[in-house]
Amino acid sequence: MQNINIKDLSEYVGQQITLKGWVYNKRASGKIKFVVLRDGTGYLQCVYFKGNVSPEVFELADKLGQESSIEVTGMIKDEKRAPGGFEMDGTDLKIISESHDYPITPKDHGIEFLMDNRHLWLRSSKQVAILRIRHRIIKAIRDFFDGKGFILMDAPILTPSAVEGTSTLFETEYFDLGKAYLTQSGQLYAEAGAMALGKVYTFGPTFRAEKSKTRRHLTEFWMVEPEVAFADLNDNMDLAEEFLEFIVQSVIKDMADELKILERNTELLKNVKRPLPRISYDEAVEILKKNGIDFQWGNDLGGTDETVISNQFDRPVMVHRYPSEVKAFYMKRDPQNEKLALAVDVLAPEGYGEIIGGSQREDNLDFLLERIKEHNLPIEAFEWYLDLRKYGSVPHSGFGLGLERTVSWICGLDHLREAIPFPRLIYRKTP
RNA sequence: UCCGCGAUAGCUCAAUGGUGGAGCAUUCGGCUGUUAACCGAAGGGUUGCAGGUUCGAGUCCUGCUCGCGGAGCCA
Repeated sequence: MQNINIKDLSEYVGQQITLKGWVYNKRASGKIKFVVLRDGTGYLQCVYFKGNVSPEVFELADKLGQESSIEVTGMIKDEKRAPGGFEMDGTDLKIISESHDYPITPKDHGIEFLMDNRHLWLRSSKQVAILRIRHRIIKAIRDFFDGKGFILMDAPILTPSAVEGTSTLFETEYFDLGKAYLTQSGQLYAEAGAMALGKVYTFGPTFRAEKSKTRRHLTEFWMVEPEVAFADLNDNMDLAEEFLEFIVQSVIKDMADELKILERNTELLKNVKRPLPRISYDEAVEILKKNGIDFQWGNDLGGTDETVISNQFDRPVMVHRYPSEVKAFYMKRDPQNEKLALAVDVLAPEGYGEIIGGSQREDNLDFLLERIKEHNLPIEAFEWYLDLRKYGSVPHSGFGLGLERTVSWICGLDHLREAIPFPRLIYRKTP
């Protein structure tokens, strides 16, 4: 039998139907009982009048603990007072499995308790809304690239060495071959893919063992990384802004109910349309100085710096051409100014920080060799990567978008830990 | 790693160095329209761990553990 979902109830008004789900909440008032059912797609209040149902069913409605799994039968009717617009006039009720003393009650809870019970917290309305939006964002990402002829190419998660040589990575023993590391980026592999297929993207988990302890960091997070052959920095920025517009507008169009549950101000999201402002690092430094920040040219932008800059704009802002010293070895230098890298970061509004980091890649073999030496990276580990410049090198560009930061921004969350089902944080690896 | 804050009932929090309480949850009773329902009653405690000061420590001191907020690092 086909199960009916609460989100499709408009098709069943006036009909007697059966729904399956869990008890979200329950209220009783003598001869009338209210059971709120949730099924992952929505919420429905089922009303049981004493005269309308058997004494057994009426008794049963009283015994239901929060999160008991149940099957309800009754007539669906329009009800203006109900949040979803519908209500069920209950005639029958079956318990599938009982639940008693469910830990997460409808009252306030602390974050430690909620994180310890993350496997149950996921059932709460806001968490369900976030997970549904996360799914929609992932779908938008795949639709966008697939629609443009990109090929999804998975990069390895176990890697022989650090990609950028800077971050601290998780390390593990790899049989008799020494150490292996959990990847911090699929990018170098995506570059090999771009030389094979033209346009590719990788989409998978990445890992950082940095002891970062802020609301903007996870040790395990998901990143999507497009890489395009025969594309320069401007092409890269064109792609990034079209990409962001597509994601945000898709979510606004399809996830209005979820955004409402999260009390997200969608006016700010509606602004996310092309063209996005593009400023150089030099211009960004000017903005900082105008706002009274003592900023030294050559430094990377810190969290508060990013917020000050993004506050100048009503939509995400692209900051390009950073000092090459603060950027990765593989980024191409600006032919106009050797001190600059052809890099671009996209800063999200409202203080959500960097959601995209990308660049045009160094395609010249000799220059790349120099960079590897300057960064004291082990040349052996990059032999295969250098081959990409040896055999038919072409200008190419790409970027990485942090999924959880994007989810966090679009949902208006105050911490990244709610943007992923089971977050991995410096002091937490359970549940 | 650094700076700051915290740990008391299942949960969220009170308690001047002097008999550890409330709300919610749970159980029982009441109520025919509740929206975190409401009203009444009951049960529920090794005050994070280990020391110390004191006639007396949830409260003061030291160390540890766990967590939270922020910085740095980064997406």
